[in-house]
Amino acid sequence: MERVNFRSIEKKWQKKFSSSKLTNSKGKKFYCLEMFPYPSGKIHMGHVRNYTIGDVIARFKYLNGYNVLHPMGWDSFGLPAENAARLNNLSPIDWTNSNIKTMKTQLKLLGLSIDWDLEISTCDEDYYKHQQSLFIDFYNSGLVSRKETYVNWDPIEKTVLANEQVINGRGWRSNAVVERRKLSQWFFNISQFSDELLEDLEKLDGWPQKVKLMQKNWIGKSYGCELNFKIQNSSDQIKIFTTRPDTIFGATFIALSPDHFLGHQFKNNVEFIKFKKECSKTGTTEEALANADKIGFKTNLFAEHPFNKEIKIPIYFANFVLMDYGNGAIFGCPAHDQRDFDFAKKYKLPIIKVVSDGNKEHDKMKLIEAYTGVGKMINSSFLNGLSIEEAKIKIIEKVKELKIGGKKTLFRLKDWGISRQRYWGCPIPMIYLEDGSCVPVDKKDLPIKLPPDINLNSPGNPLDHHPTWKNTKDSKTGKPAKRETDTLDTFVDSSWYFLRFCSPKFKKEAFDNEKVNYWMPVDQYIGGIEHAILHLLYSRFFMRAIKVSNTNVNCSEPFQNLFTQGMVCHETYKDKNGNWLYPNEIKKIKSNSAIKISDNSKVTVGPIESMSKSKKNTIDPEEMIEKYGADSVRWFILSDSPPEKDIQWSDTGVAASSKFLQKIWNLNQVIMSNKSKSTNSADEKKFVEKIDLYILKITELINNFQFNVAVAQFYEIYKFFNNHLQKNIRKETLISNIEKVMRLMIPFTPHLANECLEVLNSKNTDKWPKANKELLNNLKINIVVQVNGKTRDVLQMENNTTEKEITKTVLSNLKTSKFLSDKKIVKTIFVKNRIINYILN
RNA sequence: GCCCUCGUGGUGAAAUUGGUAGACACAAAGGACUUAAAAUCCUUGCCCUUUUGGGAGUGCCAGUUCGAGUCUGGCCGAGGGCACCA
Repeated sequence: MERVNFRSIEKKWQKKFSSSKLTNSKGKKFYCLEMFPYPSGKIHMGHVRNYTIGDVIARFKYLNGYNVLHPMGWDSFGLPAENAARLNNLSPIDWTNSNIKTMKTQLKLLGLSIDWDLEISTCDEDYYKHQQSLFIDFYNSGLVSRKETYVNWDPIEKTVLANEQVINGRGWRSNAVVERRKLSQWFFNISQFSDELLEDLEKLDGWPQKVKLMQKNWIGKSYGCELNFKIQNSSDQIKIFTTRPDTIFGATFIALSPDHFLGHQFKNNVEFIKFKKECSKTGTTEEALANADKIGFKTNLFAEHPFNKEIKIPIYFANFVLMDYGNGAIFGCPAHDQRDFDFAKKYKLPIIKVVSDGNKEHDKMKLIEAYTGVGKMINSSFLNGLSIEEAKIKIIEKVKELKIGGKKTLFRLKDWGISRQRYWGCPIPMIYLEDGSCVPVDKKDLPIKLPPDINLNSPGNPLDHHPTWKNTKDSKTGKPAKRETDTLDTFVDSSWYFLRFCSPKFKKEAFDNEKVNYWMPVDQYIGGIEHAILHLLYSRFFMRAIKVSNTNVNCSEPFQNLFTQGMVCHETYKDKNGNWLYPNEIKKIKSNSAIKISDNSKVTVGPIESMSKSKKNTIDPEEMIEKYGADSVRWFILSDSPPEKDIQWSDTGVAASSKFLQKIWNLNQVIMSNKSKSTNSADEKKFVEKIDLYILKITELINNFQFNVAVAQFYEIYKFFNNHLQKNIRKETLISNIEKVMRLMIPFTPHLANECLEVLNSKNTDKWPKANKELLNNLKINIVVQVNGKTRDVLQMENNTTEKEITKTVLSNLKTSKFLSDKKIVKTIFVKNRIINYILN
């Protein structure tokens, strides 16, 4: 039999795919989008998985009559281009574009149904011009602000570092100790939408619960009480926020953030300056903060207890109080908050219990840690005896009466800092005038282009160092002005690309409203879980921000359905010197031992981890496609593991996939060369019914993203066909049914399926097969027969067989009757078309 | 520390959503074909029984139910998110 040459049929079909679109002009729209890649150089298995899943959905929807939008583009601004440029003495744009070229060719090898006419790249002027325009719209709508904020400052590179660039408190490249430094930065006022972003999560039925929960926690809404403490012998007040106002009588100190305005009073105090310096040494990373020791600075100030003027509360500055949450001030109740407890221990402050767990003995004992559980109030004046919840309500009432505060809702979500001191990003379209004011660039002057001649080798902000770039003129007055030299965070680029895809060539504006209103929201978005919070939240913000200035846009949630796929993993290998080895440098001996090919030395087989360049446990998709064909790679990556879970790459697995696809090809050949047989209509009817069942099942499985189970159905179908080749089934019937099966395979293995369909002379290569549902109503049904809950037999019965008839059969059947004879049936449980259960004593 | 998710053969997993546990695949062992190998195909997979068959069994312990992988409570373990957020 002729073996199929996957490589040659794939080439043939890829040519056709590249010019065909998934357009059904009469169909309902379906926007299928996968997270677009960063053009890092070559595609990796993670891309293969992401885009294969997307392709299955896009093709499946198209075959079912939908009008499908399936675009692809490049998230092409970002730091790696600058680093690569610096290392290889290239320009970032050349490096980026050459990577795009390579990766595009590679993606095409996968046989994806992408409409490349819609391709966009965020580093193109055609793209970032519109981004600058959107920025100006946001600015004019009051959604942009300029604020001072703390950043990770690398004193050698003279630049701001992202949190992930700070390793153990040091700059990742310079190795300098990173400082906390205050810098004026641009912000998108995402916190204006905190409540909306939180509440609308509930409408997102098509999102994984996990992602919604992560966003919810990130937004972090909390209810509490704001209240003012009067400072003794001063007109100043301290406004604090607390979620535990009930513990007010346990307050033994007040702690202020080192950046609190009261600090001005101590600006000449040597000890305070020293303390502040100590605090600024800790970076801004979560890790650094969490591991930091609690330190404080005791002032000579005291606050009055709001409910008992006799009580004087000492005021401290403390490093664990954050300036950008609440008001940068807290009252410390050491007995019922662990941080306050730690602080009180260190500075020997009193610890007063105000919540009792109900055990009188405990009330007298010294605490060894803060008690944060439930209980009744004690030592709390008018609150005594109340529960925590009752006490909270009462205190808030009192605070309102005294006009010193009230109920308050707070969000953890902070505004989105978008300034980056980088070259390879979208320039922020703002200019500084001679009078010191800052205004947006006139829209007709857009795009503000990046200068091609840039020196990336000196530290600091490259655009700022450019000899001429920042010099410009105010278009209104003609007076000289200076450009903003910061560029935008690359998360901005990916916060609206899905809108651009609706009209990627539209010149006038960022997008054509009509097109956006037709295609948006994205019906299925597919990508990695690592973007669960930031990218998705920012995109949700963008959609809302756009609606503020563009009232013609209807959509406010960009992604109707979200699917987050798992990672691709592989074993790791180390040689005898502890160096990582690539899988193709080793030879497996057994499942847990291997040798290095070059010198036969022993290799340590390590744990299975997600593929990463640093651990060298990567498999090159192009090599795999070369060896096994794209369909085999696609087939393998969809088999075995559910798509939301991590998958383990295995050589034997992909080889087996390839063999199976070869068998499918062979099956088609055998059927075509089959000799027609006389029919047995009963056999044939059963055969067709079974195929119809498979059509229904596979359809449902794809709708549920259970691709691994769908793949298993095809293995069964293959066996099923093989078993029926020798039976009395006409050749036409075999052909018409294998044709249906090949149509079912199009989304999974588009090249092979189309090739087979061509051989079968199919006229329906753009339609999903239909199952005859009426036939299925007459199918025989498996009835499980149980005695005392134990399965004793499975009967094949007609649809809707009655309990009486089944019992008759059961009693006449030796296999089951032996369990029932001479015994009294106490009770019978009967579920139609499912089960019958006889209960004996 | 707080929050969430998940524990099923040697492995990846499936299970009509409370109704035949282990579909399908990988790996392993045995066999068929072959002079041989490769390729291909078949069988097996816990315990008792020669077979027919019977029994146990979805991390552990209890509960609800005619019936629990699935529901409830507790424990143990793994993974993830957040984290001086007051």
